[in-house]
Amino acid sequence: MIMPSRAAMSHSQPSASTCLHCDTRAKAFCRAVADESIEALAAITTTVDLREHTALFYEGDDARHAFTVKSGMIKLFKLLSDGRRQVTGFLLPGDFLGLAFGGHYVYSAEAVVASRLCRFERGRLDTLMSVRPAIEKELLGRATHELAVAQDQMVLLGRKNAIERLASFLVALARRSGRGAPGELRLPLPMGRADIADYLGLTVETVSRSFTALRKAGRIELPSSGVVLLYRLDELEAMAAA
Amino acid sequence: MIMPSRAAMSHSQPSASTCLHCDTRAKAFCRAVADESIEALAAITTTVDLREHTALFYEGDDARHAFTVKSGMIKLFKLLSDGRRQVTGFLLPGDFLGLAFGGHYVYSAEAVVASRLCRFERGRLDTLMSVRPAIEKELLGRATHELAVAQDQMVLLGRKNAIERLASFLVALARRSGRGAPGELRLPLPMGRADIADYLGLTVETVSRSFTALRKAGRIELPSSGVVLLYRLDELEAMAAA
DNA sequence: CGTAACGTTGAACTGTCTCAAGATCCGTGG
DNA sequence: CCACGGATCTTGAGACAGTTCAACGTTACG
Repeated sequence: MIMPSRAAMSHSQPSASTCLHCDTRAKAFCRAVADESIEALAAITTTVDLREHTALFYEGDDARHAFTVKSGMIKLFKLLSDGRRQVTGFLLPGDFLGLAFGGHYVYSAEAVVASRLCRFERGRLDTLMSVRPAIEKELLGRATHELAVAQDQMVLLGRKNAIERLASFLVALARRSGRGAPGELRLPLPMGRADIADYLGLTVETVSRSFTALRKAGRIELPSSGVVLLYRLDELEAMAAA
Repeated sequence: MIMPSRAAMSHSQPSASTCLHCDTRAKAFCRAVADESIEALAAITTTVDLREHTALFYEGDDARHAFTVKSGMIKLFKLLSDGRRQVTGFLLPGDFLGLAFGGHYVYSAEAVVASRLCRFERGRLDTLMSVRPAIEKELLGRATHELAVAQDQMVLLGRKNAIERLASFLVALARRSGRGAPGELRLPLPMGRADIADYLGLTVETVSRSFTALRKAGRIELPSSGVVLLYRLDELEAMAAA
């Protein structure tokens, strides 16, 4: 395994109006802050750029910051001491990360593709939250939603077979990517088979075989690496064993 | 499967000082409310008693209430359409439940043993939270902790073998039950094998075989139903593949 | 004391993993 | 632009952990 470097990361201070015209604000927790007070948020925001396959932080690191994904894709994962890995989530623009317990991150975070994030120092964010409880309410709502998603993933990992897992994964991705098209659907699939396998609790070989099975069943096409076409989302949903 | 009855539930209004002298307050979110204002919480609190194996609510029900466990044990679970079941958690006194999305509960909740809970109407709790942001902060902290626990469970379900799963489960129970005794540890284990199996993503047979394996390895004893003795918690932790 | 639910054990089966070999993709340098 | 080499993905064959099916033991309760 290639250990990603933390150095492949660049920081920068934002311009004064960073948050006001940010195009992911509507999707991020930042929407809890009104235009009038958005400067207070911008004041504690730094931008972080991550190259593909580089780490944002590792499980156990001091949790000094929290983040919002602005562009790209971030994967979260945990490792067992012998190297077994579980990917616990793929984050898209608007998603919040930085879950900590006892001052330490409880998972590692790595860029799947080149990504840009907003970074907030925890102490300052806590201070801002005390002044603006709407932020706290927003974060509670997001944590609640994440908890519901986590429970769906437990069902997947505990009770679904390989094809159901892959179908569930593709359907969930399609939903999050926001297209509501009923017919064909072109989805970016930037993560490798190993990441998908570690997310679904399978091996790369089983993931590959399941892709082939879905392809032979006429539900998907893999025209080129990094892309998947979905046909009949309703049929895929049925295969996901909701 | 026996469908538990919702009727086996009794409600009662609290006396004025319900919350002030409640012995689980220190462990529950209620600790975020100071003595001076605890009456406001007591005013919106109702007590619910549940008999063994009866349901508190089902996934999909209108989420009109949230709850705190006062005594007993509650299990949370989700069902697939064909009956496969995943238990997503066992709740002990002090734990909060009532996770909802879009106005509906996202899981079912049933009493493992006779239990008592505090019930809060959601609208009133939301109102109280607006007045007392400390409650919101407390709930955010709890949700965050639950999220960390959920991720550990994903690692368990996605990457651990049967014995590691059972060892992890027993160690986590021991930690939550609070005894820090290093030697022998007597744990109540009130849930049946089927519940444990559905929590660990296994079958009852595999759970039973894993109990036997741990017993033969000298790490546990099963003196009577509903109880487990743990020997060498450190050894069990090693077997849990943290 | 009888009976039904629950738990354990055994034996055969199967879905997924492991190990191994090709095929394909992609960046690099000639 | 093409040839090379490494990484990634796919496919195959055999192994194995956990499931399924079945029998037996144990516990709890009317």
